[in-house]
Amino acid sequence: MERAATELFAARGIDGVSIGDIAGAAGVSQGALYRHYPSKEDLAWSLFSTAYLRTAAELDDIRRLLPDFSSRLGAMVAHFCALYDSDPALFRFMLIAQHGLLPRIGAGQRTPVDAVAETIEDAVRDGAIPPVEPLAATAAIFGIVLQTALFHIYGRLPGPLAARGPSLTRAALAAVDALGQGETAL
Amino acid sequence: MERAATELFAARGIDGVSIGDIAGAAGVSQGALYRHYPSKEDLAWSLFSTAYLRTAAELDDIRRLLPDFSSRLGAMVAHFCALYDSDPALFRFMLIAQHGLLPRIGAGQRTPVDAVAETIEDAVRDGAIPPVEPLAATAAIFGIVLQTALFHIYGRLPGPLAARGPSLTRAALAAVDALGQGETAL
Amino acid sequence: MERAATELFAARGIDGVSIGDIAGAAGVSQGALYRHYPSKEDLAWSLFSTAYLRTAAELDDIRRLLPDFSSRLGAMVAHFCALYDSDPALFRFMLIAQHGLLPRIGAGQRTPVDAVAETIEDAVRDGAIPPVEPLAATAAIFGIVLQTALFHIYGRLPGPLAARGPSLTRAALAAVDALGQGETAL
Amino acid sequence: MERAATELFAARGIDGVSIGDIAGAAGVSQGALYRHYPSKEDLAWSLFSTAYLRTAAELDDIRRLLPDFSSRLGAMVAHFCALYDSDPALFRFMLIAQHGLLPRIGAGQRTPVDAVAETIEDAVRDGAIPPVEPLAATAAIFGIVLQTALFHIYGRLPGPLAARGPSLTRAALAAVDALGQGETAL
DNA sequence: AATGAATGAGTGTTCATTCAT
DNA sequence: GATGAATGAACACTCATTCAT
Repeated sequence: MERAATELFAARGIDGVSIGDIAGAAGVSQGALYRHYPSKEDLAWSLFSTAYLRTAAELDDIRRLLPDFSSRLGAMVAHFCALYDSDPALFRFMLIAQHGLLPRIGAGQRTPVDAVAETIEDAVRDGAIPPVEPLAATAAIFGIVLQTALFHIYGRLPGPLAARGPSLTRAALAAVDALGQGETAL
Repeated sequence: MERAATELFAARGIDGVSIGDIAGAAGVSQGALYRHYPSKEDLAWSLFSTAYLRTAAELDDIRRLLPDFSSRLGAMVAHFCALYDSDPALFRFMLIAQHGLLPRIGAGQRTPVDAVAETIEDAVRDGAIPPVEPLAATAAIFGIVLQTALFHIYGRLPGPLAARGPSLTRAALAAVDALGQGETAL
Repeated sequence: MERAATELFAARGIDGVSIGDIAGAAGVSQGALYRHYPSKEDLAWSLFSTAYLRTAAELDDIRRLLPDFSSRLGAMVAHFCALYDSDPALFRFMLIAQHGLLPRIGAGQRTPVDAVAETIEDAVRDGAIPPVEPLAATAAIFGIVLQTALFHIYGRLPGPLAARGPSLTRAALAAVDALGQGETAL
Repeated sequence: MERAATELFAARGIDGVSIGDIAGAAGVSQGALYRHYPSKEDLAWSLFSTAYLRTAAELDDIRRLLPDFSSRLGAMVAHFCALYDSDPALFRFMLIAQHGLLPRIGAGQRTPVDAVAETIEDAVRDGAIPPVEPLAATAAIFGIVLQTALFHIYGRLPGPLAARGPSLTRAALAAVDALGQGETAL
């Protein structure tokens, strides 16, 4: 059921999918869906927030377990690539759903953005990278990875994303470094 | 009317806005909308494709008018920043609408992606940057710029985006370079 | 279970209460309700007709046991007051449910209306009251008592209804008498 | 449309009637109903409160225009009889709907109960009737009239209700008087 | 050209009822 | 006997679209 919903949402957007579509694809009745989720909106929110918050926790694990910035960044980028390769539908759903659902993430919740931004702060503090606005660097990192995934979704880039992990990591490192170069100049 | 539609679409998504909402915000009757656009979908498509194709033409202009890669890239990044600053609603609408409407762009149409990708190809051919998969580099560039805009939309980054133009350009250059470093290693 | 159903029906009307509400309030499963009543409608009907027919029997008892009209009427009014005071929810349920369920009372069934109407006929025959249309007098008696109960339900009248028994009896007697005065004039 | 809704509500209760039923009976589409009333509940409430508040105003007119208690009471009773005879469906709807909708009447709104209760207060003040709890007397008056109407609805009383106006007025007067006799005894 | 009332298909949701466990 | 998951037929309501005026 969650699988059917994720794939339909990824393909046609949340509003483009009816409860009947999901029920049909999952092979259950419409009413049965309401035993598990009190509304369609709750279903979408549950799918989104579960994956979003789990990803945040996994990035935090990486930050906790690995010692230096470049290994952390490499592991984080590789993690996103693996997520994409293992479940492109979920990944696409996340990219689509964020526009409507991100604002609903509570202020106190820990997000992937927090995990990466704090990893940047660590690196600046340790001198691994020049001083940089953490969220600006975070945006660059996310942008490089997610836009590459998006190009893959649209068929503009071939092959598994994991194969691109090392080069994406290098690009992210270089971008963050370059952002820092500018900031020092100030 | 186009203004009202753009802002509502940007705020609530295409499916989250009814014809009545747009008519009300534009101060016209619902029926009047159908004199200009045969359907809601056509209205959204018209707004999207107009801006999308115009942006492609503007990027092509930059490529035609400027001689070398780094000035071209700087102008392109600055152009996106200016687009965002001058009309954040339209920018947000583009980011949202692409998931549903991009596939409708005909194969023969010229897109911003084409313009940037060919600018990359030029640079590789001229030796300005190491050999790199053009679409991979394009993804990195778009990612850095668009994700930064997205962070700005969500209130995570302050100030006009134009002020970030130079640093985004540096980051994009560095990222593209780094992608190339990897590719040479192959 | 009957208790839970009665109170919910009284508070929100039969259609305003779901089987799930009743099951939840009674602390049993929904399915368990169907072991006792074949349908929600049967449950409501059972609650209603049981109380309705029992009241008819009790009024018949009063008529059988007491000798004269004024003592019978006093006892009947007092009986309604006691019913109300002892179980306002059931009383309210009866008032609400009659609109939908009264027509289902079979023609042969003995109702509270029959009991009071025949008491009126007795009184006319005995000369205790002037000739009067029995059902018109019955309507007046029921109206005085039930509307007073309704005002109590809506919080417009304080105190136990039983305290009002004597005055309601006097009012009912006077009303019946007055109806008869008119009829004689014919 | 209002006619169709009133008659269906009177016959089957508000919850027993679907929007489709009303639309079908009125010969319009379901959607068209929503141009006039924002919800089914609003439709029912509008029908109820309009008639309820108009009746209150008409009773207030009677109180204002007629000088003494017995003429006022006679006119009020006759007014109810005329209402019933002219539109039994509306009358029945009012009797049914009050259980769910009366609590929604705002505390500041003027109701038929207010009009009658103040007429009673006038009469007590003028010495036209013995001292009596105004709302208790009001309950008796409403009960006599409304229950008679109800018996008529159920087919237990024949003829137009207007023909019963004088006898109902006598009964109401006598009941109020009798209630007062009791109160003096206190 | 513009209006706004009307349409009717479609949506999310509820709920009485059934039935395998 | 009791449970609670599942069903499927409603239901209230929305909305893109049409069209007479």
